[in-house]
Amino acid sequence: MQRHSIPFDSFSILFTLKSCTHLHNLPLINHLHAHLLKLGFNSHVYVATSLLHAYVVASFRDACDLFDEMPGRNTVTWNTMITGYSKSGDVEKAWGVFDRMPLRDVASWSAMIACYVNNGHWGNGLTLFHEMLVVEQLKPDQVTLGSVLVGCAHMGSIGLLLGKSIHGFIAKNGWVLNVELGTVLVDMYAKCGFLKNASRVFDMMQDRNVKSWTVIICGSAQHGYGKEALSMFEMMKEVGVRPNELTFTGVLSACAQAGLVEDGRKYFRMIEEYGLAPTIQHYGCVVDMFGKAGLLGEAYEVIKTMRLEPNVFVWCSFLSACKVHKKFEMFERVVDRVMEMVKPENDGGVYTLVSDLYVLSNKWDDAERVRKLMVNQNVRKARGSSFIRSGAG
DNA sequence: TTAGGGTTAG
Repeated sequence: MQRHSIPFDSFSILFTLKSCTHLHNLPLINHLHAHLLKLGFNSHVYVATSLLHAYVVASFRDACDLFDEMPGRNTVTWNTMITGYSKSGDVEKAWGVFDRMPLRDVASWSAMIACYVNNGHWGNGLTLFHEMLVVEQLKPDQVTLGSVLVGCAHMGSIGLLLGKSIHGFIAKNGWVLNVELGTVLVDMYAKCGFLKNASRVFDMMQDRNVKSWTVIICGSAQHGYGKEALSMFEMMKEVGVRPNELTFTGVLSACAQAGLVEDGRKYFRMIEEYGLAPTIQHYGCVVDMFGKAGLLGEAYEVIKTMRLEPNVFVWCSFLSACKVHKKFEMFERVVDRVMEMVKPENDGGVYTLVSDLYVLSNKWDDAERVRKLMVNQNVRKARGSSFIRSGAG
């Protein structure tokens, strides 16, 4: 790619642009944009692409307008737009950009793979990676492999197989396990159930940030190592890493899993001590923790007083606890409210739970009524999927 | 060697 020197006078503007990009400071970007126009540097592709990137982060609609008006574009410009569409969740438009750009480099492929993976199209991401290697014969770098590993983490045994070979490739080539690559590798092993490998990689990492600690805490909690998850959390604080909302989700699910109610209370209070607001996931974990421990009264108190509207997951935790601990009075106290909020598309097993609870409390008519609702819903779902299969009529 | 592509959620 031909390199052009940057107009000297635009250096300070570019520097300011870079520092305000991550602040999402749109008024300042607009101001710098006007300044660049006045100086006539907007036609310089390097400068214009820097501006485009700032808009992609702060306001994607403005980025699209700028992209349409740009007199010159290069591979970096096109790659920036792939990321823009990716972040706004528009996979098709991102593909459109990838498909029609004149030249693609490793970053273009990485951006498109990341777009698939970060929007839940994991299989497409892995297929594109395969095409990049086999058809294009391109050598991936750390960024590419990072995105591929995110896809692997969600693809079960196939993902694990590819993930392991990527790990082997990284080791064989003597690549440094930087914080991003290390984190996704730990997460991949943890999600695929290989917690020992996850811990081994985590121990090898030279730099760890809050995301690295969070994946190992969540992984430990998920696989039944609640106490270990909590000691990891304490270690994380000791080395001066600040937890975020997701870290607390891992910590609270560890408490729920291991039945550590007193720790759970303490860590729930700690969320606000760190200047964070409890999320619906935090409330869900606490309800689950009290429910599993048989403290249904406390679980109900949390639901009654929580600052957010309880969702279907929160209610499912509560109903499961009612079922396990045979607290049918509690169940009857809440059931009408639960049934009111359940919509067919977010049932999440609520109907089954409610029907079971009616059977267990000898309310056969009610159980039958809910069972009918469930059957009707399944019929609707089946009709919906056959409609899609038949090509929408 | 400058502007772009990467990490955590029940």
